[in-house]
Amino acid sequence: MGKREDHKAATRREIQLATLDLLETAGADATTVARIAERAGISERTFFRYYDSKESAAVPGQSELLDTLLARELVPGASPAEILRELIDVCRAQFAYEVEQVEFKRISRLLLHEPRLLQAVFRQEQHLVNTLGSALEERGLLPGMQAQLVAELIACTWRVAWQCFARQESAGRSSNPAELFEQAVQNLAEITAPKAFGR
Amino acid sequence: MGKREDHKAATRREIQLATLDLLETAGADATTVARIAERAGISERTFFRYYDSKESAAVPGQSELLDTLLARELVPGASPAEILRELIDVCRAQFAYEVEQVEFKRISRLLLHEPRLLQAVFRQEQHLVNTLGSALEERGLLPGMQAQLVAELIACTWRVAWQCFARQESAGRSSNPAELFEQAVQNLAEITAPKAFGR
DNA sequence: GAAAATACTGTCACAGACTGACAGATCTTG
DNA sequence: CAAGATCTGTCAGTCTGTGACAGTATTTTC
Repeated sequence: MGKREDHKAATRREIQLATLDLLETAGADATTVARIAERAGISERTFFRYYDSKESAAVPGQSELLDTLLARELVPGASPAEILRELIDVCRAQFAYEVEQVEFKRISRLLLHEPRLLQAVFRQEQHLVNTLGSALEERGLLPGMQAQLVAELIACTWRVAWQCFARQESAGRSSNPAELFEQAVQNLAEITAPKAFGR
Repeated sequence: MGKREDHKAATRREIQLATLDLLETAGADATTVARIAERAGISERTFFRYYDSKESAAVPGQSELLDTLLARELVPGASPAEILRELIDVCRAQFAYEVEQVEFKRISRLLLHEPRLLQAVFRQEQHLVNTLGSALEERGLLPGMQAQLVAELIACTWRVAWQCFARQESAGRSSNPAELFEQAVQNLAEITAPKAFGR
């Protein structure tokens, strides 16, 4: 409902775009909150009412992924492996979707060269891991450590797939995202295969 | 070579201790660089010649672990699983060692309640993962994605073990660190077991 | 449709994090 | 001990991030 919501969403978007533009054209050092605000047509003070730092204005939230993961109904009796498998399936779909978004490649390119931005992504991931881990535990699906581990493995797989994708993109080779994600999952299963790894 | 090195090491240590003291007694908000510097008997400017932020003055570096991991000789023909296993063994030993250090519990307690400090730890871990991943790839031990994945799994296991340890400590129950780490490794192998997880 | 409650924004003021430049003190080396 | 390298403090400055307040726009209520 309403004019207010629309305006907020528009401002939020303006800020994000202004930030990306500046990062690309002027570089990370020259991208100050003052210049972002100016370009977005708002005051510096208002910027901080939308984002708590310029880094978080540049990187996308992972709230969609998190919501999708939390929405997945899981049967109480399932083994950790089964739960991980289900959740990985959710990620696979989401990854293929997000990778096609307009801003995705722009942001990826920036992230590869700006450690400070990467930090903001990790902050998002930390939140996702914590929330998901706690949810798995509180719903009685998994005991503490396993819940934590499953959540970490989700984030881990996502990160590896993303990083490979971003690197290949920046090297010119464009690759099939779904296939890449699948490969990450396969490797994960192989590397930790009990016959060679466990005891 | 002598006096200068000693003095630097001493100052570095003083800063770290001053930071921990302040964090514990005054809380994170009241812990400013100015107060740390004052307590350590140095100028504010000098603080930044030792640490690049107050967060990194509080959290320990992971350079020891990284060095140990990099020093491990690995046979070129080994499978990813074997390599992971070898490196995990290194971690197991290091974990049992570090957990006994004097500052470890103090820092752990702080980390559980101060997200900003936790961020500094992740920065360290990111560095470890990157360096280790690159090393594994450059030495021709593993192809890119697998190298990355192995490095991530190392960090992931470490993090989970540490977090469980810290939580149990803060809840009063003191637990055997080696056993806890072992349990994390076991769970990792189990959760990703191909029979239930792979296809 | 006006008035009251609510939400958004800009201006101002400020504390804290960090950095470059320079000068003086301290250590190392031949 | 003298020359050179290294460390430190002072100063001055930019940038981030936040609280307080007043004015404006929107929604709600009657």
